[in-house]
Amino acid sequence: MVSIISVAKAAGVSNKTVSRVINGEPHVTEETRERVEKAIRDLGYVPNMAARQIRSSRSNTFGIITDYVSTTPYSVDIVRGIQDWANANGKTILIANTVGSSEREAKIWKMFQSHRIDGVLYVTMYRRIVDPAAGDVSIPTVMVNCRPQTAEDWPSIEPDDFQGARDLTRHLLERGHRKIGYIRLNPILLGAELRLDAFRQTAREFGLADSDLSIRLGMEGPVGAEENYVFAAATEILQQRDRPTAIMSGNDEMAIQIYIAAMALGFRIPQDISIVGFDDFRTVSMALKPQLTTAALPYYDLGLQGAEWLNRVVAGDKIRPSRRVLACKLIERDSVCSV
Amino acid sequence: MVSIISVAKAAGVSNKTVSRVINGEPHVTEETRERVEKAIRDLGYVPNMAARQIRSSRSNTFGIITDYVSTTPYSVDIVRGIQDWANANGKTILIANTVGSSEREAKIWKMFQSHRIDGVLYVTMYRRIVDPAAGDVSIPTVMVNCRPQTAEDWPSIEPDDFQGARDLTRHLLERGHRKIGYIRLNPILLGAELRLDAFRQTAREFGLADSDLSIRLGMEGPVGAEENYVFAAATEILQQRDRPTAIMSGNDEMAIQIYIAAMALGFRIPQDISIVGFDDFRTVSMALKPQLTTAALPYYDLGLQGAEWLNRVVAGDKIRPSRRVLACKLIERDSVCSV
DNA sequence: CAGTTCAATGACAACGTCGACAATTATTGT
DNA sequence: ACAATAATTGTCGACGTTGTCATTGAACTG
Repeated sequence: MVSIISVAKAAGVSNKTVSRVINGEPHVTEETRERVEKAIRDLGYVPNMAARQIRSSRSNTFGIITDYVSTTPYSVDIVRGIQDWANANGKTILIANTVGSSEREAKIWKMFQSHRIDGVLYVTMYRRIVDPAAGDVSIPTVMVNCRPQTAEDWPSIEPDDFQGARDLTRHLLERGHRKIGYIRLNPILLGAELRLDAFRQTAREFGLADSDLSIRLGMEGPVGAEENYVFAAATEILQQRDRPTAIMSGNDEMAIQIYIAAMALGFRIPQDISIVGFDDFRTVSMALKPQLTTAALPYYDLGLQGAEWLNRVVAGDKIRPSRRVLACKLIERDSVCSV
Repeated sequence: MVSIISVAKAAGVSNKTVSRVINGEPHVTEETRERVEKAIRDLGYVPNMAARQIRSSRSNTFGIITDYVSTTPYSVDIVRGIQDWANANGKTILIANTVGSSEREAKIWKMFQSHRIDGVLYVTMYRRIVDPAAGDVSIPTVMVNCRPQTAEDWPSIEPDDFQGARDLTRHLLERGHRKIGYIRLNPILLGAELRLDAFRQTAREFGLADSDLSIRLGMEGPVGAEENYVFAAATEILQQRDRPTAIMSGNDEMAIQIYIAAMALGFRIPQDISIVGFDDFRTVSMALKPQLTTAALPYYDLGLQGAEWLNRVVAGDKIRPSRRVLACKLIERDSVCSV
């Protein structure tokens, strides 16, 4: 393999001078620099990261540890955000999935250590309170889309489910809806409670009574093997005598079944029934007809800002661990109309 | 950082002996081995991959280079398959996305080289004929979900779109459907033509005339900004006097709109109209009601086998570049009935 | 013009690991 | 008991880089 030494020989300079050129250090004549650069090009030399790392004991690598994220369609955008940041800042990214196994997680931390990772982004697919097995290790860590048991442990960055659900609810209320159905997310997901709370609270603020709200459970059970009641729940809600004029869905995916339930009963969307989702999982929200009004989870920015934050922590910025929250933007499409 | 030397000191042996223990080499007394292992545990020593790599000039790392894969919900399973294989075989994975930019792609190859990657898995999101800018580099490469311009360049592994579409068509024909609609995938995708050809050919084999087939374009235009005609096409097909009893969808996502179009016209699925998808994109195929019968793209296995194959190439197995094809399994759910 | 400063370059060591080989000790055969 | 053999352990150098310090020579100061 062509090394810095071969380049030095070819350019007739010392290896240190080549090193200076590569790293853009000063104290190199323009003429020497050009000679070296030519040699680099001619030989196709590319610096060896491993050697660099060993010398500087900095790997310039971040690790992403996830439960299912990169294996799941939903939140790949988090990973994309991280990758984009890393790419723009000359960092390398190592990704590994625990698949929920803590044995596997321990192995991953070992692997990260053996690569002398500078920092870790701990990402979960479903927003949750987690307790990374990182205990025994002290690699700087930022939690993305989840939150540590005790707020002091690590910095965390999450979507603002509450605000998203509030905005969505307001959106409906401001358009005159006074009877609203709500089909709940699987309660084991942290976002589920937040979204429901926001819905309830906002409805109350607008003077709605509890009896104006038809709240039903849409799913429950362990992730990946949940019971699905969405279709039945939507059908039931829509058949009530004094039926709601709008239904909020726990997420976009569940909205598919609400659409189908509504249509099976002969309702037109949105004329007869308005529907809103959550997540802006575009494969669904844009494939539905009419396209779904929803709140966009800021996944990409979660990743981007998480990486940036981690970088600051790694660089030694003494930021005390804190929770940061990113807004969910309301995406107005065609599934809501005024009454 | 704790190195092999600190361990050696702690255990009262030479660093070479520690190295032997770490790598499970013979010629170490059981007693010494234990002493060393204790020291390793006490000090929390983890071998330094970078050092290992410069010593052995083998990085044990594979690179994944993709267009949009890891940024897109569809084919993350490919990545998961690769990761699982890598994990089981002690390899490290580096992922990078070109996002379609060839400038970016060039940078990625450089990055891979600087990490002294052993081999590259070239993965595309949409099956296509590609021509990696790898030309100037000679890193062993296996193409996954795509195919090189000239078959001799690199080995490739792809899903068998033709077989999948054939099986799906047969499934309908065997259930007595004699008038079938087909809503086409965006023609810029390689799979589009294969699937359509299989549909046409199989229908002909069963004695159907061209007039029994209602073939419509569902989407066209550049990926990410395509025109969507699915709903209109489905509506039109279903309003024909002698309408089809079944519709094949270019993929699962498009099937959403077919469902909605059918329901809007008052058809029940599958009693009045059978529908099949393609891909088995479970977020959609299982969320639909009734659940969608479809053909599963073997993404996970594509990744797994691609990685395994690459490993053999890297190890020096003189396999001449060839195309390998993996079957798409028919997934029978509830959206089809006999007529 | 002597003395000082500074830019350009190089020599060398060290990072952590492991392969080649040497040295030491234990075991075996006669 | 003594050489021959085998098992165990150690020494040293090299991988590719860059940090530290040294050297050279030219430009500047007064």
